[in-house]
Amino acid sequence: MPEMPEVETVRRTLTPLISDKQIKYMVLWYPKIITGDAADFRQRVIGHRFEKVDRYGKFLELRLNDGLTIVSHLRMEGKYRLTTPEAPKDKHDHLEFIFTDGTALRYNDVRKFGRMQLVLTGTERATTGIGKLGPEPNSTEFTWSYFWQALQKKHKNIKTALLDQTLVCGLGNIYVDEVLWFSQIQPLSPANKIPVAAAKNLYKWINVIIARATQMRGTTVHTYLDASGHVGGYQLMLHVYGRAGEPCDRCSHILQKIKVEGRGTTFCENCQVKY
DNA sequence: ACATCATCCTGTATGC
DNA sequence: TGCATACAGGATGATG
Repeated sequence: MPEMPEVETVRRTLTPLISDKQIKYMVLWYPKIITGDAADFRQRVIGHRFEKVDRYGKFLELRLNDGLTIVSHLRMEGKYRLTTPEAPKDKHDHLEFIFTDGTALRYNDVRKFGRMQLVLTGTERATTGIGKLGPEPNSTEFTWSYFWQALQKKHKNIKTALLDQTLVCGLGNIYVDEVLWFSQIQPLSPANKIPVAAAKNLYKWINVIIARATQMRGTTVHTYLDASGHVGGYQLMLHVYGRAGEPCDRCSHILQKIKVEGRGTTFCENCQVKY
């Protein structure tokens, strides 16, 4: 499932594949991928050129000329790949931009959870889910004092709080479990009960793990591939996610798996402290 | 204003 | 073996 390191890797690999390419036509096999009027989306993007790709949190912003932006969220399994219009359609190909140079960009999504929305560049925060996002890890807005004060307002457990994209954005189920393991904080600890020293540690690991995973081009646990078709590398460095029943890398206690508000959560009950 | 919950999907894994 | 059910999960809109 793409989280911020994976989406950033997609951004980097997608950019050279589509930059300066002009959309000649668009094929939409599964219209529900589009938020809003799908026919209007298609009519408005034809003739435009991709300029670059930006990202905020887990949202991609595909910039077209003349002030248009396609905001794209991959959710669980969305993928882009460059192909040709003649290539046979995969069962899960849902949309295709056909370029004037004879290539085509396809969007493939097994679970059909991903969404695309066409907006005027600069209005993303007012018109899409980007508007609700908190600061990104490693950004100038994500300061220690912001994080500490935000934690004091959260009465729910820290696992749920970190998945809530309004506190800090970009972390999903994998990285939240990893960050909590490094921080030695038990996932059910109430966010506002975490002592200042432990919270400071947590703040550090959020930044470090997201940076490390980005450097490793993300994590491939099920089906994630970047836009050039490559797997990530961070799955080799996972300590808890997907490792329930195995011994903890720090204390050898067998890792536990529980459900926290519907999300599978793996942790070490021995060395992660419940506050 | 806040928190919680169902919903969207389909492939894979498990149970009987 | 085959069928049914559970599970995976991010964001969103509905409900409390």
